[in-house]
Amino acid sequence: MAFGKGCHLHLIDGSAFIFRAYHALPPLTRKSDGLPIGAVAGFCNMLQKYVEEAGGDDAPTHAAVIFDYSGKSFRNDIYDKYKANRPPAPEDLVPQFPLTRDATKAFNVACHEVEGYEADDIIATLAVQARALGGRVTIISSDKDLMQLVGGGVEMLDAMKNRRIDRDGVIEKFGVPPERVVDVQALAGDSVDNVPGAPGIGIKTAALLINEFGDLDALLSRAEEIKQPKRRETLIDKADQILMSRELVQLKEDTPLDFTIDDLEVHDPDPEVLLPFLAEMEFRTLSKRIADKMGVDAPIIEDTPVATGDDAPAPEFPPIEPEKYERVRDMEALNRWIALIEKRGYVAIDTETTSLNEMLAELVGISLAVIPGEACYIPLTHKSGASDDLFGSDELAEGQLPLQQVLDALKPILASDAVLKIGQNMKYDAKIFANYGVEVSTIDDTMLMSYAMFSGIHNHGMDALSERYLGHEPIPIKSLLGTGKSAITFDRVPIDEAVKYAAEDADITLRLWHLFKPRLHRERVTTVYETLERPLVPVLAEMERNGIQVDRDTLSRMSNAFAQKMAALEAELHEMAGHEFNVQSPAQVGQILFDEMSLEGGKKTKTGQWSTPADVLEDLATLHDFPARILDYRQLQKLKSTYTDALQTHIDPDTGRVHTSYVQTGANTGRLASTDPNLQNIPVRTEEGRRIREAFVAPEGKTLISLDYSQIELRILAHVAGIETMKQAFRDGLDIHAMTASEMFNVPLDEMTPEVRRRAKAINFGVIYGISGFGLARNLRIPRGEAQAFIDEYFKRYPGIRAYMDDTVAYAKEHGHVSTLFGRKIHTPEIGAKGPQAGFAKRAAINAPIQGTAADVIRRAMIRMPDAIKGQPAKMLLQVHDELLFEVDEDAADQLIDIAREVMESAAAPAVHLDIPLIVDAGKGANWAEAH
DNA sequence: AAATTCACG
DNA sequence: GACGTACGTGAATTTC
Repeated sequence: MAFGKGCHLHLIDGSAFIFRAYHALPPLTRKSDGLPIGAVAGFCNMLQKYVEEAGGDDAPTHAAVIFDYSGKSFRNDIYDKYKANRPPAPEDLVPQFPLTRDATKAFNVACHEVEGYEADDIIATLAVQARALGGRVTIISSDKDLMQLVGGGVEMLDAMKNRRIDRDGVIEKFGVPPERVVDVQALAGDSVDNVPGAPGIGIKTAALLINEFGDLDALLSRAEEIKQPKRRETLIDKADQILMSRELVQLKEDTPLDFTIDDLEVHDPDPEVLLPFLAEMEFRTLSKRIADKMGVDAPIIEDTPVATGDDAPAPEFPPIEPEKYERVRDMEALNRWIALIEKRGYVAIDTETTSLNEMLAELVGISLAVIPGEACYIPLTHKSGASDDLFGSDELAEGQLPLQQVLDALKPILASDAVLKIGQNMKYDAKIFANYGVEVSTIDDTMLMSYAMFSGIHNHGMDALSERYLGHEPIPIKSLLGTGKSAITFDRVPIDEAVKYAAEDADITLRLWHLFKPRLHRERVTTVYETLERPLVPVLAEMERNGIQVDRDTLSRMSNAFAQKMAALEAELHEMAGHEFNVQSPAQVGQILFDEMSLEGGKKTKTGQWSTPADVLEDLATLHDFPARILDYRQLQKLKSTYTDALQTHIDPDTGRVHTSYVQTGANTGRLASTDPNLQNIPVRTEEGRRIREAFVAPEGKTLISLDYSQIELRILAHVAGIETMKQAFRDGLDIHAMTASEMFNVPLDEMTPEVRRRAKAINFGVIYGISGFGLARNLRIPRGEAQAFIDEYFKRYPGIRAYMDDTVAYAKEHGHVSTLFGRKIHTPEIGAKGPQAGFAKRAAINAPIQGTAADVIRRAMIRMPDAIKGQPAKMLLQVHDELLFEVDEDAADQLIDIAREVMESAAAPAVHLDIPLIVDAGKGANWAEAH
């Protein structure tokens, strides 16, 4: 088919794909010979995903992957330093460049490069040709240099963010339409590509000038008219340099091509070509997935034994075939399964229920798997009648074993230490069984294995793990339950459908376990999994089931009081504005502040709205009452909606208590997350907010105990960075912030002022986060230079800190991860990124070992706690990162404090010896406000 | 569903 | 003088 009207050309920026793939994946090597293939693997995955998703209405009729020609381009003739400061490609990436070309051809996608030109020039030439022929073009890239091509049927697609960039998108980025982009780039230059541009002029200023004068030529010829003397001089003096820069950024639209657009027509991949290539690369998962999609047999990839010998071969699994799973209808079948499980000693298990909230959930069915490909589902309480019948019958469907009979039969297995129960998020299933009085002992959890091995690389949900490691997309739960208001509960799902879905989950979990279990050792995280993850599951399950008593009346009274104050404030604010408006809308508040009242200092968000966060309003509050009242209103609104109102809805009707849910894989660093509701962010910093904690109470005769680690992160920093003065201060029990202030500002401790101490405290905290002059300046509201001077002084006083930071970043770059003192690995795939992400990645890498070590410490304390307080009339209720909250009989409170404090303070030992003491502060009271 | 804001350590 | 910044979370609300 000749390219023309109605055709759609996709142009993929090959280099972008390669680099993205290289940085996204760990440095994989081909097993048989050690050839680095991580980038090729990622490239193939992205290409496969692209081929899959490119279908539908918007499917391309023509497509090509365009590569840069390695070596110099015509731009080096214009300017010899063009791209001269680019570092060479990483050593292990170089051999992968030709392989990515091979991969593209193997997928039967056109693949082109032209000597002496860059990929962008070829893309530009093809885009212009395609546009002239009346077709549409999508450029798959996020490179801003390509934005000059947008418009007239040409769009860009940022595949990472899945965002289309059209003419408006370009204007948002450059402040000018696509046809003026080169003018702006010529002025602004590009430090990455070494395009000089006009010194002192960035994109913002450039756009301003171009918009004022129309285009670059007009600007240069009328440069005399520019008011700012510096700018005027630059533009006059550097005119030649600017024109040359334009030549550098202007893409060639007449690149000589030895092919035509018609040659780029889309073809399906040929399995005879693609699969052998994937086999040669030894991509097991991918070739399997693609073979499945194509309906052919996956190639057999021989396992090559590796010299080290600890690299167990990946197990071979039969295909996943949901229609083959068994439905258990009678005791004979169930007993057969039980016998098989006892013989094997392990079983993958999954429960289906009526709710994600374990406290309310009722058991609907249980699935089991012992051998990959063989799984069963035991339906228990499915209702009869069609699932689409709104008034579906409440009678039980036929052919189900009685719930209690099944539980009784499974109980010995579930409670037996001799049978390992394997689950994905077993805490959920264990809590469900606990609701029926059935204890689940000895578990393994594939979600936690993934977390221990891959934290920071990807998420750990079953669907994602299945796709990634088994190349299989599980049946979506939504396909059974639907979404939104019309969603049904699992007991209304027809049993035949439920069998496929539920048994598949158990089968997948079992397969993941077979893959992950041996790999834990290879990834050197067996100890992390065994000591910090697995034993925490029953502890968290118990805490969640304990819940904490919350007094509804207290919350309700507070809500009413807040509502009254808010109504009064709202009227006052409308009065001040001179008209009614939605006080809760940042957009409208911003408009009033910065447009109507013309206050200074406003910034826009990336969507072009005025930004009105609290720190901005706080600055404005010194000038005007309006922002001050907005702040008041917002605080009340937050307290009411998120806390006093919402918490009431979370009080369990049966227990009268609030049961949060902890997500063990919630934070990459090892911290927990708390959801539904989040009880880790109950207000405490303001007096008004802190009163909400008065609603968290101990029942009659009991008292709440709060124990929290004092300065744990700073102590860990002092330890890992080896700051002797700081460590000594902690040993001596000094005020650490005052001590820092004294060292830095040469003020004796007895002359310390609160202000000086406050600054030192901000720096101490800042260091933990990977401090910057900008961040500290904003926090302390001091000039940036002053903040930078403080930081410089700090580093001078504590050179170990700078060394720690540099070493940590270097380690992350070399290994792709950082570690806590207890061996937890936090992967840092973005550490090699360019641009602003680089800063984020570095700070995250600096912070992760500190935050993560503190998280590991409290986990160890929590894991030991149940044994330590056994026999005490006490329950552990909540964890808030460095705090544990208990409920205990009043007369046993002091004893509990002694026991729990000892466990917490000694939690690092014996695995790690810290050079500083861990100190725990304790409090008790009738409610959380008093105890804290 | 994304963006904005704000609660906590 | 251009760029973008403290680290880690979850939830409610508005806006698209």
